[in-house]
Amino acid sequence: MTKSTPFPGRPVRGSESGRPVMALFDLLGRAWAMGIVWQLNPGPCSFRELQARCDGVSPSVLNKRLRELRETGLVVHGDSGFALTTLGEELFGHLENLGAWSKSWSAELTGKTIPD
Amino acid sequence: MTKSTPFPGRPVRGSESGRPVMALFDLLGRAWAMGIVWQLNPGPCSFRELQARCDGVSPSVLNKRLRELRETGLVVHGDSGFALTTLGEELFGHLENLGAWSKSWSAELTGKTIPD
DNA sequence: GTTGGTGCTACATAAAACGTAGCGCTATCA
DNA sequence: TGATAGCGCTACGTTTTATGTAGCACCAAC
Repeated sequence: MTKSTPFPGRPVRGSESGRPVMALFDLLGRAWAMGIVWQLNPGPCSFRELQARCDGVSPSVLNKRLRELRETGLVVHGDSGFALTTLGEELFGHLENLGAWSKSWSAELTGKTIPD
Repeated sequence: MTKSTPFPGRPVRGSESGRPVMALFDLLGRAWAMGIVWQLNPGPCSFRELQARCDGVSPSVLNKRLRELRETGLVVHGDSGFALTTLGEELFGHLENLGAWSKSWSAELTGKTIPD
């Protein structure tokens, strides 16, 4: 386990409590973390394909995020490439809700509908 | 509007699309963003009180996040201090779901129940 | 043995976060 | 009038994180 990977039961970014929700917020509150889960949902893919799905995110960041997501049981690296685990798919469900809500948020903010 | 504030319709961290969900992920994918919304839910409070609720987060980061959250319609600064808007409360609802899920995630990962 | 694909790693630069100190403002009360 | 306390920040030096580009080591196919 990498030292800096947020993990329930461990102190995380500023919060010593180790509360699961704080570990999750720290894990997801990093560049590209939610985006990677989002882009993995259509199906498993290779490192480079995932990089492309994520608008060319740099390999160093992608690699770091993937390691964290694997260490926290959300992503696996199997035969068909990187894929969401069952837990990862559960998380995606919540992100999907956020994605749906973001449309009304956007509409309320800008007064117009912005396409996906 | 601050230049670096993620906003639907604008290019954000790596994604030129401007899709609302990407703006939201960029907004929330920053240190303490979700934690601040979380800690504001119990009720409005002052800057310093919020800083305390957030385990002593540094004022520079807190100020930056609050500006972003205000610019994106999630937080207001009113008579009773900083507070969630209606939109902010909607967002909190989703974070609450994430918070609930984080317990099963944590249990699955560690094999034990970690208290809030 | 060269080509193409895999998952990365190295390195220099830029941006973000951290932690501490303290400023300018207002209200309160002596 | 001056002192105190609380407010929302801002400045600044240090550390951490992210960005962007190059390319390595490995493997399989041809």
